[in-house]
Amino acid sequence: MPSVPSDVPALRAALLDWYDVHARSLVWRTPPGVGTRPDPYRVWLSEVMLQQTTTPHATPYFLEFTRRWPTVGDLAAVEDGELMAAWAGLGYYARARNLLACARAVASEHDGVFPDTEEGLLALPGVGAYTAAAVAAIAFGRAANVVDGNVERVMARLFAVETPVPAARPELRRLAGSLIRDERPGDWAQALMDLGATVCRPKSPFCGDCPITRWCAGYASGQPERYPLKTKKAERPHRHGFAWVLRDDQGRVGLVRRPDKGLLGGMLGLPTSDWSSTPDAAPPVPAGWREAGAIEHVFTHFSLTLTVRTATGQGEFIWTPVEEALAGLPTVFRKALERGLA
DNA sequence: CATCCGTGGAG
DNA sequence: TCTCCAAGGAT
Repeated sequence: MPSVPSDVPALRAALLDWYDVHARSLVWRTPPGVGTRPDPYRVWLSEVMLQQTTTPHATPYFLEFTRRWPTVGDLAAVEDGELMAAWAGLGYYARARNLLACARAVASEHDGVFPDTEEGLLALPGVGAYTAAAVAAIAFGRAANVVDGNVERVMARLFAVETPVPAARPELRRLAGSLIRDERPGDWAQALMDLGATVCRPKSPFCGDCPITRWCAGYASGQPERYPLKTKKAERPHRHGFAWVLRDDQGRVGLVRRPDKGLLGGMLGLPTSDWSSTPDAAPPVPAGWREAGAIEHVFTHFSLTLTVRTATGQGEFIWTPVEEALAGLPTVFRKALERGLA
């Protein structure tokens, strides 16, 4: 069982000093050390967008969202379909539904003011342990234990944890908690995450640039990149199905609203067959359907071949201008629609 | 604790 | 081409 170094204050000072110089400049961030705290709305929005999402991918969405909806009250007033279309392409669409539910809860049940405690934040839709701690620390200066994938990796290396993830998660959380102090909680959390993102990277870490190697058991072992150990993950199955691109004579395409639960929940989509290896499937309406090729797409837990068929016709669909559809569809349907138009 | 839930970039 | 995986949450 790894033990915490006796001079935690020196370790903390070394990392915070490093952060003062090397903090990444991100659009939702305020500079380190400054007394002024960032707007909780912007912190929350950025944290939700960054869940399992890279900084470059989330950045343009954050800029667009804050431009269109500068306050949580503005966001709460948005219509569901408009919000889902704005989120299109960012993935994990349950986040968008929860984002709206959360904004509406804050607006109606908290007078438009975010709760300033972890407990209060945790009760909000789409806010889990990580996001609650991050908002509490960064926006409200609470000494919360902010543990994301970066922090887990840094702790696994710092303490040379031999237990593989996910089993090691409770221990990694405990180790991270042992380094928490009342001083600069938001900067501490972001310093750990910046270190993990830019220096203590998953592959080929830059230990030569790291401010805390003198305390790092992984560095001392000579193989820091070995941590965190991982259990092998199951392989991804392959599925295939059909997507139908039905157009009218006004440049519109027939779409459907997907159910809130499940894959791509709440998003607009093309009419499709089910995706369980159907040899063939009946189209949504009779028409002169033509083959338009196929597209490949990879989801988190399966890959998909979607055969595209096109026709002109009518029916009970959400008829949407093609340009609007291309902008508001999840990527798999955008690719299928582009195939159908080609 | 396991599974489900997207996407795109890096190596 | 292929594997990994990024500021996770809900069930």
